[in-house]
Amino acid sequence: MPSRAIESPTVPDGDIQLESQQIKQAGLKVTAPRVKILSILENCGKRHLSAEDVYKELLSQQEEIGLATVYRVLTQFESAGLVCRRHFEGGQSVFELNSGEHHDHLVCVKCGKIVEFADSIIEERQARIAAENGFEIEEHSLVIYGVCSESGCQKKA
Amino acid sequence: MPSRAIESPTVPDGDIQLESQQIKQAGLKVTAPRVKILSILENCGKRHLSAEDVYKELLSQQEEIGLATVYRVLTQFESAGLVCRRHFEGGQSVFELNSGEHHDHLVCVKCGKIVEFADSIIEERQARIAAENGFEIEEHSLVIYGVCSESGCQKKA
DNA sequence: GGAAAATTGAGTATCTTTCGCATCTTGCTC
DNA sequence: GAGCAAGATGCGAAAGATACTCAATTTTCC
Repeated sequence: MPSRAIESPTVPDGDIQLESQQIKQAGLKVTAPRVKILSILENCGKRHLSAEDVYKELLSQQEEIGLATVYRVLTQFESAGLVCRRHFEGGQSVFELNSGEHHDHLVCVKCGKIVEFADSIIEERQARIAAENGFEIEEHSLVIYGVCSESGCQKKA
Repeated sequence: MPSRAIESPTVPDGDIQLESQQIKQAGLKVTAPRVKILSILENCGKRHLSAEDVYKELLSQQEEIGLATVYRVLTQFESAGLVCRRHFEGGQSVFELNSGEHHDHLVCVKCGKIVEFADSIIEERQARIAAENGFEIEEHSLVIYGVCSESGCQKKA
């Protein structure tokens, strides 16, 4: 069965100790904004957040962290391999914790629901196609846009 | 059909007759900017152009067409099915004439070269994955980023 | 506890794309 | 062809996302 769903890990409550550890291991100084942002990524319940989402969450928690810092920190986390940045259609990028395993996405164009999946057959075909064209793959992005099974989404517009 | 043209003698590329036809069939009024832009998409040599690329090409041809119009026209062409808009990484979207057949892209991260490909196995897997997750596919986007075989690109940075 | 180096916040800048609106064209009619 | 309403254009301004500048603050290391 080459195709399997990847479920979001059920994250435990924020653990400053743990988050500081991860940040340190990533080679970054442990600062309040970084710990806080990582904690939100781990515990807010959603796996895919835009910088704006993170910022709003911070505001709702009375945190005094600027939007510029959110962008900076997310970019640093990306460079450090802690998070992955995705560019779905619709303007802004979304960030998700790096699960370590590559996967692609199914996005509902109605409700925005996101399902992750990995498929070895597709991966293999991609590798072959790249090779046939003399390309050395660096990364790839596969996003399937559609309508999910929610009744509200199925409704014809 | 002696096709003596009454129009001015200064239209270097394209066939105004033909482009006007396409625009009309798309349900749009035939205007100079639209004809000119379609002509550029058809004759400029590159298959993938950003709005900015089109605008620069217009400027180089001494055409007095505003950037806002370029965006508007491209968006209308997209709605009309004449062109497809792609969102590769790196900010701006690129437009290509709608060839009628779906295909995906290989993009060289060094030189920007773009290779199109279609793979029925991948398509089929995507359909299956969407179905397994209760999604009704609307469209999808698969882009493989890598380094092409050009010697300049192969060079390690 | 202190100094050097890194980080932050706030505002500004930039890039891409869209909007508002007065003016000009197109397509259709007579 | 001339007249007209609907639609299109140009330009500047606006918007949305993200990056940069820089002074002030915080972290790390000793």
